[in-house]
Amino acid sequence: MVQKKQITSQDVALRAGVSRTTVSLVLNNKHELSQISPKTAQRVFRAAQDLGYVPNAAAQALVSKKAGVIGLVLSRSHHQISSDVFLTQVVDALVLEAHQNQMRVLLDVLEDHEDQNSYQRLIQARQVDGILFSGPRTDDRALDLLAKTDFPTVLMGGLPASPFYSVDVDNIQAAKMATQHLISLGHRRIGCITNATPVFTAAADRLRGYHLALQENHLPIDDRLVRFGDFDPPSGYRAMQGLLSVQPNPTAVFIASDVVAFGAMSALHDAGLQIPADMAVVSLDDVPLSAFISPRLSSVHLPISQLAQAAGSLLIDLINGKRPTRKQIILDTHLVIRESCGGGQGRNSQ
Amino acid sequence: MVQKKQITSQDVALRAGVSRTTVSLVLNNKHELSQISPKTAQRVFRAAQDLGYVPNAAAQALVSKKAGVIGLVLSRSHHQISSDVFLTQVVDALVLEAHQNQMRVLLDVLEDHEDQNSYQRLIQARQVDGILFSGPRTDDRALDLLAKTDFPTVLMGGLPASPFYSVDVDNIQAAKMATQHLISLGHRRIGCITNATPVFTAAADRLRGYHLALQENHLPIDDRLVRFGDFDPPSGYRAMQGLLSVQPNPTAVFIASDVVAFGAMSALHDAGLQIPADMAVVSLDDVPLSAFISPRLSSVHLPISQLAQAAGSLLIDLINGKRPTRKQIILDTHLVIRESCGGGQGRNSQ
DNA sequence: CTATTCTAATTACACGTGTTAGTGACGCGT
DNA sequence: ACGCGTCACTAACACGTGTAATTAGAATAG
Repeated sequence: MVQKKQITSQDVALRAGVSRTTVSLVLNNKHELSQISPKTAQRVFRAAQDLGYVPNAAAQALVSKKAGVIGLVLSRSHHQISSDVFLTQVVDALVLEAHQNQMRVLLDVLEDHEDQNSYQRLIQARQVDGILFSGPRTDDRALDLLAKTDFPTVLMGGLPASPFYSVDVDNIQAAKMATQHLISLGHRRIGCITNATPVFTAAADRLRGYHLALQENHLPIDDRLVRFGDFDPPSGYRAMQGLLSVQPNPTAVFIASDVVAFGAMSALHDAGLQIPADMAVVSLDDVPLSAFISPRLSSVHLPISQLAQAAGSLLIDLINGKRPTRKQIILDTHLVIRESCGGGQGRNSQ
Repeated sequence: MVQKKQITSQDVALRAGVSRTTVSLVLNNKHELSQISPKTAQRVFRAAQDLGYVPNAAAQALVSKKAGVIGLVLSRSHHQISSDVFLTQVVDALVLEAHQNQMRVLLDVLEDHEDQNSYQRLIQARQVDGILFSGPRTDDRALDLLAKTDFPTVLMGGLPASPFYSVDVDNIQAAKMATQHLISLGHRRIGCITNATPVFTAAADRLRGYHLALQENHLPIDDRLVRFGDFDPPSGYRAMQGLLSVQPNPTAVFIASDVVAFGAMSALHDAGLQIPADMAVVSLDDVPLSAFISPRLSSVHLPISQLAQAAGSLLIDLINGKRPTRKQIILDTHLVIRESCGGGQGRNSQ
């Protein structure tokens, strides 16, 4: 652990034959506003270059009160996070956005059992300048406290009537669109498997969208045809088994998440049922893999990269003191029709 | 942006009626070694509690020369990262390990085009105490420089003959195991689709394992039966199309990555071929989803969570100044037999 | 009664940076 | 000669914390 001696701005100053202040001014490009001769500036640049000087992050953060770091907080349980197919895209988009503003991304996971002040620590220790909160739960008490401090915060996956800035899709509309597609194909008895328990806003909204589509088409609502998934394929498998135990079977099903749908499709396969002949399936999320399973999954596309990018951009604006008027950003979704609901030529079931 | 006034240790000291030093000693549990009366300690604890005091991270980092942060650096291109199914599990395991040592995780992505000193900045700015490097490439020059500074570094996915600590599986052995399975099922003409170009160590090793298995069984090596994938399903789709253009077709194929295999299986499906009847498929990685597609994918299981946990633990040891004797940790893999290679009862192809 | 040890704190410095206020030096008009 | 402004830079403080060195007081020993 023979750490190389840290190179300070003092070293650079010495080598350039100027004071430390001058070094700071030049390196932060304040030398044009201030009056520093081009010659001196060049000397400083050279010296810094030669010594490979990199300013100490902690010292900078301490004095400037900016950590230069944005926090990505995932509010998820263990099994939930490991089946999150979107994380990579979120991370990718966010890091890109951060880099463009000379910032870094700090990642934190909020387990169920862990105490809630985990991310409050992050904030109060001034370790991050802002927080991007993914997958907030309605029962998160700590968020209420956070709301009062007006710390730069953006939610991905909105919370209803919350005072936060948020970025999301219209989950109700998206679910309605998917269900409507099944109806227009002639299906009358349509099941639903949620992506999670309704504690999660997105899950409740998607279920609501399913209900609305049925109502608008004057179809009866049968609670036995609604099953609750839990983020991962196994939960979808079980939910579909439950659905198949209801007689008569539905002829189609809306599954509120691709990953859950994978499990459900596996259950259909094991039961010897054909998709879409025996059961049409439409889903929501449109994960990259969905185009590569058989049958190819029809799904409502969620623009996850754009969501993450918008969220990151919004958060950085907040950090820089801007106050965008629009508190909520809602991005569009669209249905991607593939094979799992039957041909576009229209199929008259029943 | 009316930021609440930062609560400093001075405030706590004032409220407890002691000096700032005493506060520091008590809160860092040095008050038993030092001589602080239990009464005073209690007063300090109370005061800190009441004020909701959280020490400033930057100040602590500055003086203690420990950032309390470990860096997870992903060396990947854009399209590669967004099809990385393992990231979630790595993140999950790493964050857990970090939390247990009161540390945080900072995430950085190294794009191809970006300049290499991106993570050198991280180090020299003392923003992280150690680095976990995932997916290092043999042509990364910056790593060579890093090797000389003996900065706490751990590689996930080893680099051959590198001076770094590393955590990995035996890719050669794993690929051999998968291929051997096909051979023992009676297959003689076996194709291979790699997970990536051989610039990546893991890809080269897996290809080598495939070759070794053929050699040991005195099977001929046909270069036309080897195709190169590129991390994502589309590349697998194309590779499989290429493979199917070779006459006679192979009766089985070893695909060096599940995600690539998904694309390849889709190509088989589109070509009207049955798995495993017309083509047996075995893969490597055993992503969680593999058990839920049809046919269920037989795959060599990669213990990714354990890898990440071991890597994190090793890195933290390094940060704490320990020098483990064993430079490389190799974890075991095992073949998970499902449906994609045909029944375990043995199938005599040809 | 004084010298020594022990207790329970505190004073003062260091960490590396950004920034405000200030300081000579110099030209220039009157 | 003198005031005035501009130029080019620097001295000094602030940020909030950890810790080595130090002190004041009390207890104990000789």
